[in-house]
Amino acid sequence: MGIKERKLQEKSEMRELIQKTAMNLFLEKGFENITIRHIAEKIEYSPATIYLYFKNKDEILYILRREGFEDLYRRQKDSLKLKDPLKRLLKHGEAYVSFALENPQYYDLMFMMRSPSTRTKEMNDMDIGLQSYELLKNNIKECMEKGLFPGVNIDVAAFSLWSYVHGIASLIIRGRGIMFPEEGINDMIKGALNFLLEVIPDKLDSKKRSMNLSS
Amino acid sequence: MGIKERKLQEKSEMRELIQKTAMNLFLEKGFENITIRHIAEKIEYSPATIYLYFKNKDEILYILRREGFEDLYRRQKDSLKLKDPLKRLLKHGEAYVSFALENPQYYDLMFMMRSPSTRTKEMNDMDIGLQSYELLKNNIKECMEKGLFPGVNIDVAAFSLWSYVHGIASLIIRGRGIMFPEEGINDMIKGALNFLLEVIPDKLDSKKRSMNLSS
DNA sequence: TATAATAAATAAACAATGTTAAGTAAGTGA
DNA sequence: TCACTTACTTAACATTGTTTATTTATTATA
Repeated sequence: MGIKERKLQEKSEMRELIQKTAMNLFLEKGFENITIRHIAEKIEYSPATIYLYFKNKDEILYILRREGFEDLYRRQKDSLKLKDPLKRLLKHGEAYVSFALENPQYYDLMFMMRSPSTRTKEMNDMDIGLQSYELLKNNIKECMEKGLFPGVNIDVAAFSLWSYVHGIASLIIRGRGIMFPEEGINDMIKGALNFLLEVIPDKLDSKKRSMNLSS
Repeated sequence: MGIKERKLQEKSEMRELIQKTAMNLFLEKGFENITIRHIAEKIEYSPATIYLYFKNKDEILYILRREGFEDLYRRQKDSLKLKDPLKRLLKHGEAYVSFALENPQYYDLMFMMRSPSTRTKEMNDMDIGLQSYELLKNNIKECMEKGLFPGVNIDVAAFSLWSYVHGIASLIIRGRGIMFPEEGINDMIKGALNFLLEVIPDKLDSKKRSMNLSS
């Protein structure tokens, strides 16, 4: 039965088309300005058609969010290449922030937007976000094994560091970076990431201060 | 002409009634679930009446946001009572986070929500948010005068610390605190605020580690 | 006090939104 | 050819923010 398969293929192609079109429109005009009718118009189908492929608007958001989580995870895995745990941790943070700033709409969707009502979907989100979190925890653990963050609970450390990079990213995405006229945004970010580093006690070697943060 | 004044009084009373009712509904059901018609129904006027007192829905949000900024500033000024600059800075952060967590809807409105289209209003926001930011900068400056944060640009330091507390607050408000089963949220927050402290090099006295963070 | 002018409130409509139910057209299997 | 399933659309629904025209109440003037 090759027909059944072709039908399935077409079905998933259509889903992808809708998804991709939706994201392009979102990136272009921002989420709240895009309606089901806009998407429908763009792909030249009727609005109702979209509901044959997605339960509702939230499901489209959910799919895109998942995509974002996957992309973020991919980037963060790059940090694993570095052997020095502190450098790796820094790279991890850099990857996080640069993902956020290069894909502000995705980041918004993933971490800033109030999630829509549905609860079952939420849970899945958590699961996929969790692998990024585990990566972070592993990085931290290795730092601890080298004597960094003495006496700190690992979950506290993870949450703290996550808070830090999330704070940087989300403030800038919401335009709060304007508060600083003197410095460019990029310098501010580099400075902020370095700030924590500057402030970390000299438990390891002391090359830190000269470490370069360019992504 | 006592009548003119009474009219004005009535007008502003009505504005306040709408404002207060709106906020109560928001606190109760969340922003996105409250409509102009809901507010109108609650105060037993027609929806159109609200437009005699507010330009549009965004203006109501704007007023509430301003209220929030004022409240936050008030709380943060409390930190000025402390003489030790590091303790004061910590208190400042505590005030910020506890404001956020005790008034998550306000905090959302002020720092997390994507701002509505209007631009002129935005600017005013900035002005009022700016005084909180200046307070932070002053605290940091005094810390620096005592040798803390050596070699760090003051704006970078301010942005970094702000990012940190904002990250903590906004992650928790968006329910990302669930990631940690072992610890209670409150312990996590205290831990996070302490984290930075633990990590700050011993440039000042060394009472830090035993410092209590209870608000 | 009667009437004109002003202010306050409303009813009714508008266009846009997400979503659904009923209907149509096309493709698939016998 | 004829039933049946699939893909799609049309048209409607209720709800949203907002505006226009109209009515009701209040104040000022004669």
